[in-house]
Amino acid sequence: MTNKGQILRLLNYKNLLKHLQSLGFKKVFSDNISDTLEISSSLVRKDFGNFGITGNRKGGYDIDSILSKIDEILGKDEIQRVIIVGVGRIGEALMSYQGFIKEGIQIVAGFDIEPDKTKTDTSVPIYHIDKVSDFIIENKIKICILTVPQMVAKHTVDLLSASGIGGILNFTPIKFQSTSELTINNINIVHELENLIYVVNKQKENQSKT
Amino acid sequence: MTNKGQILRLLNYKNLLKHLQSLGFKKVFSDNISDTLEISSSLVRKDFGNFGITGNRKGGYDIDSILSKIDEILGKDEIQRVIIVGVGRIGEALMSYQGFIKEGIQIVAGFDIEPDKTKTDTSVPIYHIDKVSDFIIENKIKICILTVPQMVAKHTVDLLSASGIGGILNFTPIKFQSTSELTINNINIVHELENLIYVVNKQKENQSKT
DNA sequence: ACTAATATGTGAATTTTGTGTCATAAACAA
DNA sequence: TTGTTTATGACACAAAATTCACATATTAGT
Repeated sequence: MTNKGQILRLLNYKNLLKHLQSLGFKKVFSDNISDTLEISSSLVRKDFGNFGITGNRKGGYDIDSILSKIDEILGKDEIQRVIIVGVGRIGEALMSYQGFIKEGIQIVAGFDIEPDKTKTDTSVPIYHIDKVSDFIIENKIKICILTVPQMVAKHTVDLLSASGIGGILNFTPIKFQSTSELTINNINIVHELENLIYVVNKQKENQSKT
Repeated sequence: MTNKGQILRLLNYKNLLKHLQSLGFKKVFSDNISDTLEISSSLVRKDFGNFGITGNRKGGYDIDSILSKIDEILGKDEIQRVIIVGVGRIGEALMSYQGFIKEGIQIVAGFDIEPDKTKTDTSVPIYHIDKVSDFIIENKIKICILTVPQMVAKHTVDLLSASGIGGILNFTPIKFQSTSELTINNINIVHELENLIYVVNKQKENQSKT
């Protein structure tokens, strides 16, 4: 019933609705949303229907109630504690990224193999990778951001998996498969860029044909 | 004919094939690829077919020729010059990211509004944002990575668009739509993480139901 | 040379995802 | 109250993406 892109769309709805809310709007129509996101209004209504979000015929949808419903769907009642494994440049950048906290996501610790990177006097402590397994178990961590070098990626995933983690957001270039126990979502920045380059070059070719 | 995920799959094929090549393999069968990537072998064959990659019945595909064909498809004959706009933590991390160069992508400059961030004595120079428009035009830059703060995202996209850039890889939380002139691919890290959290929590629920 | 084995290539079938259509409920006006 | 408008919600339809199924080419063994 709920398909792949639906949650990502729901998050887009949320962003837009929060914006409209901040502008003082109280209600919204499916085609207000569909127009700005460039999808069909029936898809918006279908998504809402699938998640049990209802509106009033002629009256549209109440922004406040959609937003609280979305938060409920996403389980925003409790703060999600996330760890970052691999405190290189990208790991470091994500560790201090301000965008997480207002979505109820808290980076609670970083882990790295370099002993001189470990420090516990900062707002987010960085521990040695040896301690990650105990930390996950003791703190019941379910989600991890993986930003280690490619060389140690597989080994690290195995370690995290053995520690019983539930989900990994993987920024390494190695593509990992999910299992029933462990969901791994891969973000390959180089591939995203290569894909963009392909599309842009293709587009240019087609334009010059005209 | 060529569909949305196809190029990203092609890049996955490339990674896998390079790995197999490094292990000394000369040829590969569609189900070798499909097994490791957990897709169907017919999809692999169909992708290959769509891109004009042919194999030998019974004999499989020749790894060397697939790889050179893929590079040809991706236009890897020339180095792609890319700029980064917004040298905050993420921009900085991407600027020194080692993964780009071996895929023929070169980060040629960074741009930021902070005057004390500008420096030209480094391997990749950082200029003031005022100079981005001229730089794009003079150097015929087609692709940009956008890592500015949310507040100035829209304004910056307008600026880049007016300078005639062809593609933006957008890391800001604002979702932008592509036009026929300008392709914008959005990577929303917070959304990716929220999506993962949703899936993992859902999974846990379903497991406890059993 | 003949036969058996096997992996490709491709059209058909299926699944997945998104859109159009329209009856109906709600709101408003007269 | 009655009529008119209008946006939802449900479902049929369409499009896109993926898998199935199998004829065909190619190789290897006897």
